[in-house]
Amino acid sequence: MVVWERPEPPDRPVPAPLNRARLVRAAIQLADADGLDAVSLRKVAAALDVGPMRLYGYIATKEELLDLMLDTVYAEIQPTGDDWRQVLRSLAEATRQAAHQHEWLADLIGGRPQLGPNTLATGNAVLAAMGSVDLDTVVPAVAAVRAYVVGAVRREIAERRAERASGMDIKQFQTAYGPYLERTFATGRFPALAMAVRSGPHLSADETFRIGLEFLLDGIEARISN
Amino acid sequence: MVVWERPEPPDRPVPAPLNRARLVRAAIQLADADGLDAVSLRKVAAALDVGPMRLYGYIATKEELLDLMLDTVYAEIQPTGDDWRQVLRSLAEATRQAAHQHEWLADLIGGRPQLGPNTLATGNAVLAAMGSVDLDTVVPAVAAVRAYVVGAVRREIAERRAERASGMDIKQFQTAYGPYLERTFATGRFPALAMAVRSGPHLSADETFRIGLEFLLDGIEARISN
DNA sequence: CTTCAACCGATACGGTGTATTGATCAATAC
DNA sequence: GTATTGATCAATACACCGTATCGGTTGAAG
Repeated sequence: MVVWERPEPPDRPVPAPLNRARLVRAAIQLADADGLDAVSLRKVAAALDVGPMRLYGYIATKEELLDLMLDTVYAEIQPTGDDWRQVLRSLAEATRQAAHQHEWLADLIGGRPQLGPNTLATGNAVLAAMGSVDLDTVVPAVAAVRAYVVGAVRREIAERRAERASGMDIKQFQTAYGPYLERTFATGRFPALAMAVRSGPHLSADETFRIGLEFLLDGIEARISN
Repeated sequence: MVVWERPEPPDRPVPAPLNRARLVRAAIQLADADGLDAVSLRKVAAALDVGPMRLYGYIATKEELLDLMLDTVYAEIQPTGDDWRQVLRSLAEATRQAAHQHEWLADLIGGRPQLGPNTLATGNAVLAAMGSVDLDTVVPAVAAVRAYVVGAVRREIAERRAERASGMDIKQFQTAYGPYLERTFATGRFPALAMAVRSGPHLSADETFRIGLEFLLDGIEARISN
């Protein structure tokens, strides 16, 4: 049947015009809420009230969207400090903090070359703030700190997820995996490991991260001083 | 139509009975050949000449298969050495070498808690070989080296893939991304970065990895000596 | 007014992980 | 010896994915 008079559509608020930024923001919101697996082009499109294919006007591929998400988060990472050591430390801490706010960052970070503007800006700021230290030391030092941060953040987030997955009320990793690990250690196959777990230090995530970072910074400092 | 006489099947060689090890080996072969994305339960099953659902008799979920793959590779990582420094260094180098043989390792490593027998055995061997250094130092030191290795390996493999993707004949990263980076640097927005790329050291992957590792080991040594 | 081009939404395709169903076959109960 | 149950395993089915393709709509150009 033909509708002769189409009622004027209730002037729903004109949606802000779609663009890359809005697209990426929607994807980040989804990832923050439900993890990276929840970021499908269909869901992002639905969140924007748009057909899935519309997105291909702004990105060529899903991987590009992931790159854009990563670079967007990098805008939050702004190292500060007066000497090179403070700068590298703040780079590490800021990256870690970003990963706390966006856990999915742990899945992406370090996994592909990052050449987005914000990432480059961060790298530029770090290098600019490193002062007069010679490049032969600065370049590998920055690379090393980045590598450390990537690995440390990944491990920390992985543990956090494991804790959460094994009952949200259980607080300690040891408690979460206790039964399995206790059984395994009871076999006596891993004496040194069992000893370390049982009588080693019980470090918080903060302490573990910072101690490792200071190790690395100490090593860099030794090179710089000579 | 009924087939009254079914010809004796040509005695094709009885396939070895399926088990977890064979399953995981098949998955690793697929991943080695075509990357982690090529590891689908259907393809693994096909490689084993079996229906996809058969696999669920040996694994509960695809994630479990990935964990098993990772732990299997960890069997190749056997640190050696006489003092703690050699041990940590060989742990790092062995992990890196494993990632060279199985590039997909870069995608998985550090991404989830590793509690498989081979991984635990590696950890145990490291701790056992660390000698008399006190646990308060040893535990974070091992954690820091692991974190560094995870990040360094990820970056290295990511770069390697980028090189390969941008024309297999092009050798250098700078050449591969040259045009884009040159254009970007020409804007003058990232002077410090541009300077570092242009007049900084051009380190090989080996050198970058080792220099960063020695930074870290130096820092640990300083703590141990005091 | 016609024609063409660009756009854009819907449909479609080949894949994924896995739940469910249905068939086959061995072991047990009568 | 037959019937029944229970376990095993392959096939089908489902919901979802990324994205290629296509068909209709619309705005611009002649």
